Amino acid sequence: MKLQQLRYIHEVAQQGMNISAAALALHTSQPGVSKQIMMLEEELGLAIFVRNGKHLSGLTPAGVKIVEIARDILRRTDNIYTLAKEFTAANKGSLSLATTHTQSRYVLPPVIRKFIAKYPEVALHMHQGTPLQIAELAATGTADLAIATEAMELFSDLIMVPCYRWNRVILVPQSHELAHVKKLTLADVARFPLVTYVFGFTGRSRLDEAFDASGLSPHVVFTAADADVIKTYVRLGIGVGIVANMAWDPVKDIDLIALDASHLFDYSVTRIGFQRGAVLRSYIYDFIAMFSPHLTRSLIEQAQLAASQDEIDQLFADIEIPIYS
Amino acid sequence: MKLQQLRYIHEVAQQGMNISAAALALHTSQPGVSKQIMMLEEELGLAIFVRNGKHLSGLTPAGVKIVEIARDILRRTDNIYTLAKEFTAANKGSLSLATTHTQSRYVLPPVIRKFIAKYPEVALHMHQGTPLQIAELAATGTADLAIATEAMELFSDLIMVPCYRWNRVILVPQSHELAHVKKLTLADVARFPLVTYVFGFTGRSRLDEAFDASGLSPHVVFTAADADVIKTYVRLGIGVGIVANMAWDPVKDIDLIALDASHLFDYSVTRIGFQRGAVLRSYIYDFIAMFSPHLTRSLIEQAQLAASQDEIDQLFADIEIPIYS
DNA sequence: CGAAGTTACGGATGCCGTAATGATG
DNA sequence: CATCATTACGGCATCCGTAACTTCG
Repeated sequence: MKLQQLRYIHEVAQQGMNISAAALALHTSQPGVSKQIMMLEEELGLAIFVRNGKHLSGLTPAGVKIVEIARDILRRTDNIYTLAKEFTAANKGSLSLATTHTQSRYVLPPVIRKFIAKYPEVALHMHQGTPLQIAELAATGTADLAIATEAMELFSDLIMVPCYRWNRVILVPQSHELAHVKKLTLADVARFPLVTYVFGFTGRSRLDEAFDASGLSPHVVFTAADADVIKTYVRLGIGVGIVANMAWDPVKDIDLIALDASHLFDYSVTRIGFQRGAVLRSYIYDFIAMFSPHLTRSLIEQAQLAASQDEIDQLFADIEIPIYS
Repeated sequence: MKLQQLRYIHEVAQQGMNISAAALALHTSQPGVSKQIMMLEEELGLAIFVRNGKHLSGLTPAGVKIVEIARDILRRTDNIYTLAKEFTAANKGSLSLATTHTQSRYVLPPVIRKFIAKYPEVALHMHQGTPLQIAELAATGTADLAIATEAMELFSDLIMVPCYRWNRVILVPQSHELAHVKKLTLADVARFPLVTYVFGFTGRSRLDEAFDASGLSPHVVFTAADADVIKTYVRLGIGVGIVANMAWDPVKDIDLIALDASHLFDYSVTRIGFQRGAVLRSYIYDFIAMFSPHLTRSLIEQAQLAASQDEIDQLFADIEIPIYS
C-alpha cells in the first residue's frame, strides 16, 4: 500500500468514480491512476470500486470503508506537512476563510486589517458563499476556517465554536412613521411590508420563529442574501428592513434610522469552525482570537479534543459568549 | 512522504533512537533506513531526530509530534488491511489475547473451547503476564484484546469495557476452625495468617481497602500471582486463603472449604480492552460476546466511538454488569 | 462515435542491499 | 575497539507517461 494509491482512490471517489477527472486533478496520467488502483485492489484481494464492464459505477461496501480510512490518513499526512511548516516558517503560509456576506462585508474587515499587519507573510484567501458552499469548502479542506451563523446541521463534520451573539435592527427611512416609536413591538413591525434576508442566511430562521410564535404573518416583499441590497430597497421605500446589527453602519447609513430589535427576536450565534483533527497553524489560532478574544488557543485546543458537538457545547456552557455591538 | 518513511521513523523511535535495531526489526538494511529518514527530514525541512554527531539521541519537538501522527497513520493502514481480510476471509485470521493468570486458568478455558470450535481457522495466541505487560502488549498492537481487572491507569490508551463483577472466597482446609462459621466477618478472617495475591493482581487493592477501612491490619504471610500457588499453601496449613471466586473449583478443590466473602469486600470488575480506533474483526466481536454476553457488537461499536474512559463509563451506567458465579 | 478505462511498452527514477568510510563513547 | 551512522555504488523493481486498443452509453 502506498500513500499515492490512497490519494488516487480518494480522488476518484471524490470525482464521482471518474478516473480521468481524478488523473487531471492530480496532474498525472489516466493509465497511471488506473493501474495503481488495480494494484491496490490486488494487494488487498478485493474490489474497491464497482465496475460495469470497464466503467466505474460506485464503491463496494469494503471500498466505502477503505476510502473513508484513506481520507483520514491523507488528512494526517497533511497535518505532518502543516506541522513542519509551523516549525520552519511559523509566520509564513496561507489562511483560507470561507464565510458569508455579512461577515466579510461588515465584521471581518477590521480583523483582517489587523491580521495582515501582524502576519504580512501569510497569504489570505477568502471565499464568500452560501452556508452550504461554506460547509463544503471547509469539509474538503479548501478552506481552513468556516464562519457562519445558521444551519449547524450542515457543519456536522466540523468543530464549530461560538464567537459572538448578535441580534437585529429594524431599518427605516427617517421620514417613516416607525422612526420615532419608543419601543417597538413585533406587531408594529408586522404592519409594514418587510425586506430581509433569504432563508438560510444570517439568522433568518430565528426571525421567522419569532413571528410564528406570536401568531403574526408578516408580508415579506423582498429578500436578499446581503444587507447592502436590503438597505438599497429600504431607501427606495419598498419596505421596512430587518438586518443584523453588524450590518448597520452609523456613519455610512446616516440616512436610515436603526431601531434596536433585540427584545423582539432570539439572539443568533455566529460560530467559527474547522476540520475535526486538523492541525492548525499558530497564526490561525491567533486569527480566531482576533476575531473573538475569548477564544484563546488553549480553549480551541480543548474544543479540538471533543468527540461531538455536544461536548463542545458543554465546554462553552460556562463561558460568556459576548454580544456583538 | 512515503508510508515506509513513517514506518522507519516510528520504529527508530520505538527502538530508542537506534537505527540499527530498527532496521533489524524491519528486516531491512541500516543504510536504507538511515537514508529514508534523511530524505523525509529534507522534504519536511526539519530534523525529526536530535543528532549528537552521528548518533541519534532523541526526538526534536517537531519530531515528537510527527512520530505521534505517524503512529496514527500506520495504525490506520493496518485497519485497511484488517478490513480487507474481513471481507475476503471473514472467519480466517488470528486473535491475540493478553491476560492474567486468573483469566487464562479459570475463566477463559470454556470460552476458548467454544471459540475455536466455531472459528477453526482463526489462529489463537495467548499472552499471560502482569497487568503492566498486558497493557504494553495491547497498546503496541501485539495483542488484539487485553483482559484485566485492576490498574485501569495502565490502560489509558485502550478502550476498556466492563465484562463481569466478581468477589472473593475464603479458602480453608476442612479441619480449620473457620470452616463452619455461618457468616464470616472481616475480624474473623484477620485473626489468621493470610495467603493471597500479590499487589496489583486480581483485585488485590480492593482487599487491602476493605481491611484498611475497618481498621484491621491482617498478617499476610504469603502472596502469589496465582490462585494455584495460594491453594497449595492453604493446603499446607500456612494460612487462610483469599482468592477470586472464579478460582475455586468445587470438584478439583473438594478438599478445601470455600466461604463466600462477597459481603466483606467490594466487588471488582474485570474488563476487556482494545486499541482506540482499531478495526476489529467480526470474530473478535463474537469472542467478546462469548466472554461476556451483554457485550453485543453494537454495544462495543458504541464504546469505540467514545472519546474518553468517562464516556464509556457513562455508556455502561445503565447496563447491568453480571456477577460471575 | 465520443468518452472513459485497460493494456502495452520504454524510459527514468528511486529504492534496496553490499561494501566502505567516518564518528562516537 | 566496538557500535553505530553516513556515504558510495550497482542492480533491480516500480512508477510514470505516451500510444494503441477496448468497451460502454
